[in-house]
Amino acid sequence: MSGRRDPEGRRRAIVEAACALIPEVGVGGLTHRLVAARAGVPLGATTYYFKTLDDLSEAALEHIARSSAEDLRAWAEALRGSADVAATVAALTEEYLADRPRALAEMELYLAAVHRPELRPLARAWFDGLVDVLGGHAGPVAAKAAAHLVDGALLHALSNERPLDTEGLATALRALLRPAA
Amino acid sequence: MSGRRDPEGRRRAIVEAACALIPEVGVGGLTHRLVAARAGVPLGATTYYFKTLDDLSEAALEHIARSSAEDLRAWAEALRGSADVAATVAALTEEYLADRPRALAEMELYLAAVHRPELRPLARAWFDGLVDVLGGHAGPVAAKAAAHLVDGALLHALSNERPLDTEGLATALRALLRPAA
DNA sequence: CTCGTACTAGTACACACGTACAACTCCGAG
DNA sequence: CTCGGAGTTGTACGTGTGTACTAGTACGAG
Repeated sequence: MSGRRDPEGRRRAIVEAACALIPEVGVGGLTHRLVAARAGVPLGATTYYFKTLDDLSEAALEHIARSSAEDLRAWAEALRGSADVAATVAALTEEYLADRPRALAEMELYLAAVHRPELRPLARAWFDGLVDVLGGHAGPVAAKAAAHLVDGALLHALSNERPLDTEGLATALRALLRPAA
Repeated sequence: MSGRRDPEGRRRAIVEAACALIPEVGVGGLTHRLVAARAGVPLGATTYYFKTLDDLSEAALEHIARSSAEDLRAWAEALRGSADVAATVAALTEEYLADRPRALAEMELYLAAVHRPELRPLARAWFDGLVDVLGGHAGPVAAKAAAHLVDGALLHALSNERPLDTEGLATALRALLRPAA
């Protein structure tokens, strides 16, 4: 696989450790030492690959945002062949929530973006992508509203550590996506 | 007003300083020294009134949650005499967002509750109250969905520092609250 | 008046932090 | 082979942290 020397692998290991840590301790709770320990590298390694702690957290959040946005490809495909768009979106949301840490990290990203404008594009990636996907099956206003609804449902499911009410979400999405207006 | 001694006033000043600080630095960024400086009291005062930093942040978050929940009384009243419930809720949401720091603090509360279960009742106060208020004008499923929608819209408005799309929100709420289904 | 208790205020301590850095090791270009 | 730069590692430094603690102050009960 890799000899003792493997800069790229090391960088990735550090980023992945940070990604795993963010849902546990929050973006603000991230620490060079914490990440280094989790990644199994000495302290010096994290400061070598990332000049500053903000750089490190940004790299991790970018990784997370990319991962979430990539999921949306599967959403688009599932919706293409779906008879009941609302039910499918609800089911996909439930699936998305199954990877709780990543969903949590996405929420952390939203809040981190409030005080770090450079993170806003990352924070918008998931939402904009979702609106895009939904836009194929509803008007722009309904798509945006549906995305808000999904994120609101996710937020509360995460915050209360409760399973998603998939049926209720589907019902609501059906109402939102109804062509009438 | 108050002589040099005023324990209750001091406690309140500390809590209010913490409330003002949370939207700025986040719950995790709160510090005894930061709060003390903002409140204009010596460091010893914050540790005297709150045995631990978590106690302090919890008191602040409780204050915020109470303040938000109290707003809902006005929501209920405004809705009682409203012909267009959806538009009224959208307008009230916009109003709520006008106090950006408090809305932000509420979101901080949501995320803080993830890792501090003792905060969950506080985090649920706003949401449950909102569902309650909306429940007077729609079925329970629609009310919950509408509350999710409102919170999702708030989250993104806060995260992107953008004004609320009040009209779009009203349209979506109208679709959600339609009695059909 | 007087005395104990609630409160005040400043300081101290041990610790974790971000970052800087110097010494060391490896490896590929010449 | 040699040598320079990239990668590695442990340590050091200054700062800020939560919390504990001591000494002092005001004030209401007796």
